[in-house]
Amino acid sequence: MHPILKSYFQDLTQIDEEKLEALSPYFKEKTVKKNEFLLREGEVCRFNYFVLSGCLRLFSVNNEGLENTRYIAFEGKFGTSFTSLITGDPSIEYIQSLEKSVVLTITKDDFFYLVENEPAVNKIYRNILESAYITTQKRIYDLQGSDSLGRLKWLLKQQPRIFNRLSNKVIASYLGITQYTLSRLKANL
Amino acid sequence: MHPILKSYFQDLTQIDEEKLEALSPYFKEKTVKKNEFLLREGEVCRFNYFVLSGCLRLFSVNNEGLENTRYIAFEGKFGTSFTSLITGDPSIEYIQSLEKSVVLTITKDDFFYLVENEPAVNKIYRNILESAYITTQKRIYDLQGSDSLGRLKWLLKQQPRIFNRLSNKVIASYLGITQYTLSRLKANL
DNA sequence: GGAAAAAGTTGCTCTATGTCAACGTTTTGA
DNA sequence: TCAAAACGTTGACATAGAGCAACTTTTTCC
Repeated sequence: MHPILKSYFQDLTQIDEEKLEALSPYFKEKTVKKNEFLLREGEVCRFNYFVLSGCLRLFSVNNEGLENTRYIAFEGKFGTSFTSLITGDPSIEYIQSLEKSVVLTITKDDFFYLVENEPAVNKIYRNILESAYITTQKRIYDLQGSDSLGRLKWLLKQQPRIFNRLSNKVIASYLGITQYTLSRLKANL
Repeated sequence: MHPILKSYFQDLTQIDEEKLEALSPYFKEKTVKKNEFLLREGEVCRFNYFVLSGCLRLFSVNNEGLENTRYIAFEGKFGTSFTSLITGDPSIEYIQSLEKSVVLTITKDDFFYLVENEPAVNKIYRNILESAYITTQKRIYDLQGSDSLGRLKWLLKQQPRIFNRLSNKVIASYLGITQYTLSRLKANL
């Protein structure tokens, strides 16, 4: 098993080496070009992705063509459209690689099979969902509770690497503001 | 076991009657007055609540004293501040009963004990987290993706009972707008 | 049942942020 | 390596929605 995924499991569970190696074949390595799409709106999501290097962005495009970025999965994180994966409905969001990335892919069926039958994966999945719950609770209060400048400062403090690695356009779409407003805010920080 | 909670389990799991009855003692019935608080900001959340009748509101208060409502748990739903329950950190949100309500309470320790040791509860918890994931994904895109009128129409369509049972003030705080704006929007629907 | 409090409505004004356009800078890919 | 495209910045202007105040209606609870 790839060492990054192995650490991920070992940090969250007490799984033994043998079982860990048994899980390995379910994950296939895949290299993704910068800006390549792993999922488009309207498609049913069929894979869960674990990022080994690079990063994936989850975003949607609204009626006016504006992008909203919901989540960035950096290396060492799972990232996929769980909503589509869980419901089987067409996705309302896109998954795009923002950098040349290497990911491990596991199919939806394999993933949920392991969730049901392998306690370590059940635990991992629970942890993913719990983390998502915590992050999005904060995000909802943050989106509604502060103005653009407040949100920018919050993000600078919480996730500084976002500013090193992502374009202003993506950051703006993550903050829910236009790139123009972001540019002005940064000029006055 | 209370029939509403029993149905909840039976809809989501294949648990047998005997095990179901064994779970019953973990849940204690509690009556809550209208507007009573079950949790305040800064307190560590110690219970999970299952609503039998009435409804609970999860909300936070920002620096300017404005309320943001994140979730309403109506009858037949679990509702608590999972973030505080999971992390053990003080809650950033309040839990308040919006109507005279009857809830079943289960302690945090009992709940997570059952999540680990009773497959049916593990499944229930997974379902709660998955539902929350799906709801909040939509909510984030909704908050960022449309204007106030769009959000109002969306809510009217998705959750009409909210309009029958909750005050405009609460609805406004759920939509992330002021009561004034909501009042004006409704006048022009 | 009635006084007091809370909630809802509406006019006026103000402000943060969006929109659009122009222009400089950086990145991309043939 | 160089042209084209994408990205970032900034000014001028437009606008959705906030803030506040006055008033009406509804709810609360002695």
